[in-house]
Amino acid sequence: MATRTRLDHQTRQHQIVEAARDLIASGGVDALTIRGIASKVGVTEAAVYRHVTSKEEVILLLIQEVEESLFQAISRATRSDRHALERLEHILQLHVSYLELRQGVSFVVIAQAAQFDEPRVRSAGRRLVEKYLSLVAEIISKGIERDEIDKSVLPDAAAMIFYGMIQSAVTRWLFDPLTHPLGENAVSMWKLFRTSLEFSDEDENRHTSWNDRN
Amino acid sequence: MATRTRLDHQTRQHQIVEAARDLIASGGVDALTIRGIASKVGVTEAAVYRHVTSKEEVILLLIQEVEESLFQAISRATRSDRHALERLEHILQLHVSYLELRQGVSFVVIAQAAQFDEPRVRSAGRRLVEKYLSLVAEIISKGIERDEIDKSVLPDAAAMIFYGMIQSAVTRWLFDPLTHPLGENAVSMWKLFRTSLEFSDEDENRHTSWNDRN
DNA sequence: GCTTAGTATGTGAACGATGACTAACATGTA
DNA sequence: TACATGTTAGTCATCGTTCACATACTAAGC
Repeated sequence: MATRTRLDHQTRQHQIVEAARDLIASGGVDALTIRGIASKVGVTEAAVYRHVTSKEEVILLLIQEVEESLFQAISRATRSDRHALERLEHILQLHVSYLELRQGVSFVVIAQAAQFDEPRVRSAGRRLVEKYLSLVAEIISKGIERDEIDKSVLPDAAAMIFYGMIQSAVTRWLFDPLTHPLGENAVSMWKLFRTSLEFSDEDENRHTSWNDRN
Repeated sequence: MATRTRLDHQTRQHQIVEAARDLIASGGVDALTIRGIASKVGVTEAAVYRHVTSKEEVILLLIQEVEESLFQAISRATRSDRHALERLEHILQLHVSYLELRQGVSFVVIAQAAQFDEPRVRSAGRRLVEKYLSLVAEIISKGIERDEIDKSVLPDAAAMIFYGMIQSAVTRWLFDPLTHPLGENAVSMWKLFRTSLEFSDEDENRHTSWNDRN
């Protein structure tokens, strides 16, 4: 029936994206080739083009897949009604597990998209990052409303620090996974960073140094 | 005389590395080719190989150049005898200026080195990151000794957050420089992060949440 | 129910472009 | 003479992509 061939097509395309992910995971972005995809899927290069129009589309589909699976992975933490700080901590844990499972492909893909010429690839990567930051910032905003987070905290800035913690942990981890375990570094950063989100007794001596000199 | 040709050689090699940097800045890592370097320097591809043994060496020289120029750029901040928090703030400012001047090439190069097969390129990138983190961590350690920074702060974790702030700011900035100015985002993150380095009146309710659940 | 046309999917063999790199040869300067 | 530096003209591999052709399964007409 028509639906079956349709499903087969979807399946093949998914296999292609999966192969693309594996290639990047094991050999970096340079290893992402149509030839490599074809051989990993077990078909000819020409067959790959039956399910995909170009290499660019593979990259776009990969970014899309990364977006879906990442937000799927951390969704358990966002839905909860718990304290904002615990939700952030939970997101961090889930994100770390996701990165370990997928060998940091999301980081690599985003870094690559940021230097692409092609506008569609660029904006797909940009939207992924912005969506993640919005999610984190939203949790922080809610936390401020509920008096769970200090109200002097700027949600957007805090979200960027949160995302940056993951980036620096992944960078080190990609260079040397054994010496720099993703989870442990993320945990120790979080322990420190959460102190700046918690309430402080004296709130006024905070915005002093940088502004005075500019 | 011999010294002159020697100097010419050094100059050419430097021009090559400079061209490599420009190519990456304007077109990403994919734009780094021997052909591109040759045409930018104004010689033939074969001439490039008179001053460089391989493309790999170009990348190694580029990482080396990034390392030297980056630490040169922030050296003014590290030498000072000022308060540790001011030194960190100063490093951030200088690093941001450096990134803007060089169009984020250092970020791109490090991200690329992290996914390379070649062990020499990998370890060159790794050493650059580790050296930077050590420098920041060292300032924090000294700050703790001088009672300028809360003694419960782990210098290594704090250094990673510091580096992560720059990474997240650069990522956004590469995607859309106009909407996400590097300096402004860095400043607002710093304002927030420095509160977790400063002294807090109550020190004991800090290590509670994460440990309890593992 | 059997033929027949069509569509989805695959293959083999190429295409041109571009990549890194090299050998043979030229030139100026110490 | 010898070396540093450059050019011309290539080699060879690999890239993304396409074309002509094959196969199998589905849907429609008799």
